[in-house]
Amino acid sequence: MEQRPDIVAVMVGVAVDGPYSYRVPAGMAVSRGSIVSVPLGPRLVLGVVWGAPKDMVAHNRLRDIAHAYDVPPLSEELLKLVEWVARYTLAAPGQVLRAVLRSTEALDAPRPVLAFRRTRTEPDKLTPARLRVLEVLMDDMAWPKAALLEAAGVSASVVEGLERVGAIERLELPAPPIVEPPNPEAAVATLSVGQQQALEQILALDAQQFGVALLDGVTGGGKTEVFFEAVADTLRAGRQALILLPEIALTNSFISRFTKRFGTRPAEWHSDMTPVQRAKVWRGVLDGTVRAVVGARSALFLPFRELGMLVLDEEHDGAYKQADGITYHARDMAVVRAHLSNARVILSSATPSVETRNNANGGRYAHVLLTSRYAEAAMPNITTIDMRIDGPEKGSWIAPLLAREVFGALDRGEQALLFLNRRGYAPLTLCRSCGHQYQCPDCSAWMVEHRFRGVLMCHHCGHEVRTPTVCGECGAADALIAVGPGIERVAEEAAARFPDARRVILSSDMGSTAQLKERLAEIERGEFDLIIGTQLVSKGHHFEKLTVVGVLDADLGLAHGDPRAAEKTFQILTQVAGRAGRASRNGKAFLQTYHPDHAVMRAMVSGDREAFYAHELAARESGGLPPFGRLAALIISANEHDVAMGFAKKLLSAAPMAEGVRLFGPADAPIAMVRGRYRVRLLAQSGKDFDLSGYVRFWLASADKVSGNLRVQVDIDPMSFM
DNA sequence: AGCACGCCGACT
DNA sequence: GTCGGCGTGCTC
Repeated sequence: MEQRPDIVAVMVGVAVDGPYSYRVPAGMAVSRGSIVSVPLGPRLVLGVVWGAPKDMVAHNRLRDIAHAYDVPPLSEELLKLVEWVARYTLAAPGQVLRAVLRSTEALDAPRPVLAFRRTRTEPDKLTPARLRVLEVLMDDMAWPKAALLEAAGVSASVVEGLERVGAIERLELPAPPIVEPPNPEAAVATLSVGQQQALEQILALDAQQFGVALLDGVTGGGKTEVFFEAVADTLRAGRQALILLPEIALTNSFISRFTKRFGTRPAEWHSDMTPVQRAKVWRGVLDGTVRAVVGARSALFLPFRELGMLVLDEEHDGAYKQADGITYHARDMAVVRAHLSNARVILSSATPSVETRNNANGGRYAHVLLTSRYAEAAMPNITTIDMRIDGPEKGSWIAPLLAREVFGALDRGEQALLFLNRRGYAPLTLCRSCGHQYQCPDCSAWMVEHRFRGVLMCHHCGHEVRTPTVCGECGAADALIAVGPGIERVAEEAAARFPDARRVILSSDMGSTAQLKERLAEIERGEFDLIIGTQLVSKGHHFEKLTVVGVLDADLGLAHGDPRAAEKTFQILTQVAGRAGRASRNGKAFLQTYHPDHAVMRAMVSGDREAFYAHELAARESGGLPPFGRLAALIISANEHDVAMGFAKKLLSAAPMAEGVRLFGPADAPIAMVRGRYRVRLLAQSGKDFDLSGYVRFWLASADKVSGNLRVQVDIDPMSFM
């Protein structure tokens, strides 16, 4: 009797609603989690066997699974994570799956290494080159071909000749692992009393259970040593560890610290890697040969099968929010993954996010305070400069008091930093004659002058024009003026005021990653006296001689009507100010502000960060904002403003009624047009215990279908309102 | 995500 | 008259 072929549901790596059904051909064995390739329309796509088919599909439409890869199946927890992220972010599960199945190279058997070994046969003819090869092979070991050629100093033909006469034989060695396993005992750190106490609090979390610790302590206070020991504990327990960094490209020093601690380089995962490196790491993570990964947020979707520890360094950092493709926050998804894996999480920061602080306050996360005897010395003395009274003269951006302090530092042979978080020379160019303002043709944003490169540039779409010499509107010559400062303009003023200082300007658009790394290293070596930089200089670098920091526009982050504006400003000001006064010198930081009475500025000056968190948490609670409520943003975009606005209004009127849900909008987004598309926003706010994702999904399903060039993007937990 | 199908503008 | 633009819809 003929047996009915097995039918399974396969999640394909394509943005479709759910899994499709496929036949399992005779002789093929698959189970939930198996990675397969299936025919979809005219081509083959990667997919994962999801389980039993849910719906009935007409038999004549079913197709066979084309190929089942010979790799371990994805773990149950990873499949659950894909479903969870899809449900939460409103992305198609297949689209989330694509974040897991990033390359096909990783799925084919790793290429064995061709090697050679001596035989007992002696060659009848011995040349000097042949002799060198045989000498290398005297140890009777199998030598990989490349290493053999190198050691003997011969070309491939010599080796091939020896093989032909039977003096050596070829064999295939298994591909070597991408990295050696980290050794938790390689260089166990000697911890300070405070660090030891912090570690003990973290290790009090059950190693086989879900648990989260907030590791809270000043930058440079020794958090890294603590979480390395926690990672070692996880490795000893035979489980894998993942350390996420917000921006891995510039963090050489972290890799070398890991290497020192664990005796070998960690496997890395970030966008700068070659596809082959990526494939090896992916494969190693899946088959368990890779035990620890240091990576960017996308490493969260690596196919760990024994994940026991996730560390998020600088957990408050905005880089953890992904906005292209699927919109997710790596911190929140890390906690979800850890929950599914019964793993521990360490969230590490000197300025924890308000969400995380709230979880720690409520006891859901262990609050591990790392106090050190350096802690007091680590934060500089902070002063505000009231721009309304003591601001700089017209046409200048550095206040007199700040200039005096910079001189002081230079005189003492110390370093000073001028910080402005704005790239380019000037944010606005206008014509004095006719009032014309240079705007991006495709975005509702000003063109930012980059004098160094001689262009006006839109920071939203990258559009560039050569800096004009006559007004494009009225034709007036010598009438264009630059309005407001960017970092290049500050550098110009610094050059005029501090001509004898060795100056360096640092901004993300001022060179390749390698060049920027080199600049940072030069600063660390003390080769510059005056650093003029954007956000780039605020992260993770130790400038020992730096004692004076000037923030030229401390209010910059407060400008937008953004629920996280105060928090983000507090975090960046703390980070930048913290650059001053390491290594027991008396550091000073100056904040140029128009709002010296703002809660953020007051907390900075008093050094009372608890006051800031208390104030911010109270404000969020009274507004029903995260973490006391939920937000979801709907961004409706179209080629014409009226189309986007019209659809948004229809969408709003079609919104289902639900207890406790408040809707706002539609309103033009702060940057109303980007890349020629008009953007209109709707905002949904709900209580904390309400399934806002589910509500928005139901809402969109019951509303009119989007057609034409209309697009609706959903951003759950939006971080900014841009 | 691709890829084909289909309906309107400017070319050999 | 056709080539080709990209909007629309489908893929087990």
